[in-house]
Amino acid sequence: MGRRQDLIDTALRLFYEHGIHAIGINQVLQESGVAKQTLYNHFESKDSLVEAAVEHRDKLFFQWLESRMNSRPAGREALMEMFDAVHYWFNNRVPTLHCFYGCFFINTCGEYSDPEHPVHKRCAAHKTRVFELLKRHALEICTSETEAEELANALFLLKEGAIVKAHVEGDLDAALKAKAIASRMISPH
Amino acid sequence: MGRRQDLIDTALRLFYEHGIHAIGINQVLQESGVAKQTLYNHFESKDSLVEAAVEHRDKLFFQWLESRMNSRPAGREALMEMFDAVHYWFNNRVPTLHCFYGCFFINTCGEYSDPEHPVHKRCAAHKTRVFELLKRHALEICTSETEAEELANALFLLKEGAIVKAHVEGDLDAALKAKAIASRMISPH
DNA sequence: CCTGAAGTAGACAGGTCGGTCTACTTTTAA
DNA sequence: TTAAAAGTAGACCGACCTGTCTACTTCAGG
Repeated sequence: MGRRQDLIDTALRLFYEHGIHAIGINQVLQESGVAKQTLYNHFESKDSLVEAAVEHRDKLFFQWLESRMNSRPAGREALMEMFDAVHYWFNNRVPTLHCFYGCFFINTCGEYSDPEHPVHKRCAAHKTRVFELLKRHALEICTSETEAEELANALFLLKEGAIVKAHVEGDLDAALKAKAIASRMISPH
Repeated sequence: MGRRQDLIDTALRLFYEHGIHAIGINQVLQESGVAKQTLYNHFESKDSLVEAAVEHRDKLFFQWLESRMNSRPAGREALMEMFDAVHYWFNNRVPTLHCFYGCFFINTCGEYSDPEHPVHKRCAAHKTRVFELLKRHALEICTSETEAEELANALFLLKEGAIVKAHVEGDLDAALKAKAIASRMISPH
């Protein structure tokens, strides 16, 4: 699988569970079984390993979400599927995403608050990407671009809110409640 | 104002901007101008200073939000006022809350993911408190407890989502967009 | 077989971490 | 006035931090 990927996998797992500044390089090395010099052959600093971990999480998460949504008819059903997907995630039924500790990108922005920092920017880019995915499906059931944008935005906020509620308050049904609200918004009759 | 409060104020400011694990005790001491022994006379460890900072933020934030909502008639208007209030916050018009770096409680849970950790519990308690505030006002305009709970939950998710979007993506109008959605939900006709 | 790339193991450097300790000064209150 | 309480300054501890360096091993390709 390659040492580089071993490092990214281990770093991501530890960063996600404990936060980035709480995890030292030495711990990543020990748990991945990789030598220190090898790390610095692949990455020029801890920060660049962090960037790689964020990028990897982006890929993992987006591909997972997109494929779940694509398994349903485009539009309303795919959008509703998103809430079922994150419900699985909250309840640790998605091994790919590890145990649920909230959103890695939100958590990471809490540690890199400067919006100009490359790590923060990558997190923002992830969220924007997810938003565009929602918008694409919203366009299937809306009569105008503006309306689609507003719908996608509403669903996006509900989803983010559910992630926060699930993590901070431990509400494992947060996704289902958000889905019920979303459902009323899409077919309000 | 007392050394203890100086320490809490400085710690909170630094923790909020940079995250908790990124800030050392020595930096808090230097910026507050307090001696190290004084810190350890008032707090038994860094962790207990962290707890005090979270508690202080809870007090600051809740009192601010509650007083803004109470400045409007109970029920619908107070609930809408919440979104105006956080809009001010996002745009750095609330000096009490410092510059906007997202939600301190969400960020902190990203660093203390164990739900049994006292710091995580305090963050959860804050969110629950805010939810109860919303529910109190929702009861004014709902015909049943269940309906009020659902409305409060929907508004809560929109608010949390807006905080995340404002911080991660730098969307300074997130609160106004959330307000527009909320407005349609409360009077859907 | 040999060479060179990639990896390992671990010492090392300079700095910071949380936390303790001592010695001195300031403040407060009886 | 005086004695206790509270605060200051800073040395010190062992642990850990990121990052560099050296010396040794593994292994694939020509």
